[in-house]
Amino acid sequence: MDDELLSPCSSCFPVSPPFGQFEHQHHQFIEFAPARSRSNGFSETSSVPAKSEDAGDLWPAGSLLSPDSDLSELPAPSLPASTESTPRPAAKRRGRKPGPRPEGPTVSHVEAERQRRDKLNRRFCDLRAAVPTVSRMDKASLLADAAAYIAELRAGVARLEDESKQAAAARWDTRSASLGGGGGSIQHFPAGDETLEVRMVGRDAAAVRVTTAAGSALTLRRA
Amino acid sequence: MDDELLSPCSSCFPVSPPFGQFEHQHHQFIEFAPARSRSNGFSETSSVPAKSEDAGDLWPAGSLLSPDSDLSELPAPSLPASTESTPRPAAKRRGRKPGPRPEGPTVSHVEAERQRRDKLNRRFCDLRAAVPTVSRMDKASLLADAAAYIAELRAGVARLEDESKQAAAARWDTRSASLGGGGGSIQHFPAGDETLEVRMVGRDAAAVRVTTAAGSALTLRRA
DNA sequence: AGTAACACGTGAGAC
DNA sequence: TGTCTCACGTGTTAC
Repeated sequence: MDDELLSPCSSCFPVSPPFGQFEHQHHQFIEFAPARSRSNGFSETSSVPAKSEDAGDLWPAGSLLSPDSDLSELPAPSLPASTESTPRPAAKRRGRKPGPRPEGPTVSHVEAERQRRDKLNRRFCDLRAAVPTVSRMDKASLLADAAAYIAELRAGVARLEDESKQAAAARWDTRSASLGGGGGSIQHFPAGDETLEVRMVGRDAAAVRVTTAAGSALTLRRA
Repeated sequence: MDDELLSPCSSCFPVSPPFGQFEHQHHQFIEFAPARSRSNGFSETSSVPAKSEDAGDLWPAGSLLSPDSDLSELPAPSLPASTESTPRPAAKRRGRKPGPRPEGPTVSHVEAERQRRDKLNRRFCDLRAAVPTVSRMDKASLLADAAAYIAELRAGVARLEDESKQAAAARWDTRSASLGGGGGSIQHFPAGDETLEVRMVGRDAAAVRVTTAAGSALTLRRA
């Protein structure tokens, strides 16, 4: 349900249209055809502030996360060449063969390589959607920004969970004088392997901590 | 001071050795020479659990973060070809010229392209060092894992700073609007003219406030 | 003039 | 056997 196989990353990257039957006519149309216009052909990707001072070169990158993009893992949806009707009927090629291999796995190879390139470009697009701040639009800068963003996020997570742990445990730390002031106002209620600690905070508020062997829900009841 | 420009990502990626003067002898030595051995040529990158069930293909990826890797931004450190001593002394090429362009910007182009590839591979290596869990070793999987890891980190940051905000606002400041936030996490237990409010702070701590007309003792019991 | 970035096809290697 | 991934060189386009 969540991963439709249509519109994976439409108009996001070149993704090479089916590309009919001319085999090496030296790609002139198929180049600008996909999205090679190279001039700001994307709508809006995320919160990139459109830093257009130097970012003249950019790849389209328009859509959202493609659904895992693993649908291109299947061998070949439309592989036209398979030892059937040679693409060039003219020139029966009566002389020697064109090379060591007649034309077997060569024409399939370019298609596989094309699919591999498309998959990699989709992954680039996905990563670009995941990184909020991309300095420039080329792939190398995207990789660098992704690595920097990951480092920044990890630092943020470390800082946050550290200060969260400190803030959570600061009420029970005896030497932390900022909270309760005195250290003797904690009341312990040990019950078997569980303990219930209650500390008054202010006049009408109390902090309660229950510690148990296994994780158990904390339910309180007036008595 | 913190970023030396030597040893950027040594033995991390192919990075194509200087590559003397043969221009298109069809790369046979230069291929396995860098690191193309394709069989686990890296030491230890991070905490990858060596999932060797299918990951037979991997790129070296050995070192740590390269210091921004922008040292390869300079035009060309050792560009051997510049209209001086044609690379192939034999075959004086007395006939027609080899093409529309004699040999001007062609030999420089391959070097620029090589540097571009190396820079991109260094960025891949840096990103690979930043992502702790990489399922497989190919580039597409690395990009997917990086995007997934970024999403996971962002979710963790959101959760952490949310509960940090809750823990910080758990002093029951009535006028601070930031306390409510979601507003739904406070549980009220009205009992006549008294109310008991319980808010979870962290995982094993709760803040409790009881409001009553007259001062009454607060006794809690596990249920 | 000239650099930078991209997609393409192709040979090669590892499963 | 075929499939997959990669690096390479080349043509092209936009600054």
